[in-house]
Amino acid sequence: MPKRALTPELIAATALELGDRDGDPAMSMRRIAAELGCDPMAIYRHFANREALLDAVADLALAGVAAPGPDLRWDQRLSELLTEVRGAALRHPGIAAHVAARPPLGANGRRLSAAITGALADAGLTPSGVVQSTQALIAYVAAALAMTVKAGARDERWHRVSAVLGAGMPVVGSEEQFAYGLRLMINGIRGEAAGGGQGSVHSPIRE
Amino acid sequence: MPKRALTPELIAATALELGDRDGDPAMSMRRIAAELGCDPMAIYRHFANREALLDAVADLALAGVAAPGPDLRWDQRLSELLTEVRGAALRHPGIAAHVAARPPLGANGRRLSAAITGALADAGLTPSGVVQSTQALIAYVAAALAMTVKAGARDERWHRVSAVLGAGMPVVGSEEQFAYGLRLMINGIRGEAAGGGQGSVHSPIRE
DNA sequence: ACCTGAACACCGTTCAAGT
DNA sequence: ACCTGAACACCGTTCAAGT
Repeated sequence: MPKRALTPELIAATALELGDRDGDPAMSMRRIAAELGCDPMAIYRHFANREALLDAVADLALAGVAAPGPDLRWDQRLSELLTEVRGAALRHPGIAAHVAARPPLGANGRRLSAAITGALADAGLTPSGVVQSTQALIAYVAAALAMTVKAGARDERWHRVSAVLGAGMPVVGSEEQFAYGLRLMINGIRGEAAGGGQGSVHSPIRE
Repeated sequence: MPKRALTPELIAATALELGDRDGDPAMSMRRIAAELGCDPMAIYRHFANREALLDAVADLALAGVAAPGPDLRWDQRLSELLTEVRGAALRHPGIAAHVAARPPLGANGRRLSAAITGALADAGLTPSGVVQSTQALIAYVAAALAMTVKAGARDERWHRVSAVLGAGMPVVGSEEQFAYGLRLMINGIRGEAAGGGQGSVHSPIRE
């Protein structure tokens, strides 16, 4: 097989493939290099360090996620988009934890963040509310994703949480659980947009 | 200095101290052993592996957090408790990321989880809602914590997110940002308890 | 000037050898 | 039976030596 010229794109795609196939410990500089048939140091020509490479791989994992069209209501757009982000990350189990752990600064991350802020602006939040809600939603998706990843594989510890909290309940990390929490956030945002202004931390909508 | 007898408690306390002082890469089996003046393998007498040790250390970091008294309203109890959990974790920067990354299965974690479920039960949620909301809240706190930890140190990448999302806004990982997201969740829970039952994902309280 | 790969300074964990 | 520490199989990254 002819050795293709090394590019950032090829390196990231190879790392993603390797992670999908053999799990995230397979995404070491050495093993990625071996898969590419090059010296480990050759990768450092294209990425400053492992962190930078994983940023690119994490962003690549979100490439397939499309922002929902503007014909949907803001809350539907949000829940569809974030559910798809979660799904896309889970389709790449090797990098999912990294997607959850790092800020969405890549091309796809910025594109999807912009879609979130767009939906929130349509919800009628203040500019400050838009930014803060975006960050809160990203935080929630990241955490739910991290939980799902940990609950998967053979790490049964998160399953024990379900046992501790209550029997017969939706399993930690399930899509059901994700949707529930997302609904809480969106309902909270709706309340914020409708009534509550700045200092409503302890003032309920109705007592 | 006389070498104290090795116990799980002493090992965990030493690891926590080491993490506080020199950051989380200092919490390696080898360096903890060096600090204790023992062979690295001696730790494996008391913990199955590094994961198990970090579980204990993460739980220890939450030892000082007290569950708020029952004289407060459920929503105040929640926001006080979760704010204190975040604060306690941040006081131990070495282990904060691990607190965020693992399920609250230690003694303190279970104690605090129970306090959350107690508050949510008082809010009037269904048993299933209590469990799912608990998990969603834990997810949110974990993620906000992880963001704050990453935003600190010299990882300026999360700060760039603020720049991307909008200028002059509360910084990612700030207490302000944390409180805002927490308010969203609590308001969402209030809505869930008051009106919305099972399938209200797309049915707003008011249109 | 560019690239390679040996070497450095680490890891977590296994396991054989010592007491 | 218990404990020690050498050894295994790795890391990410630096840097000197080669072309």
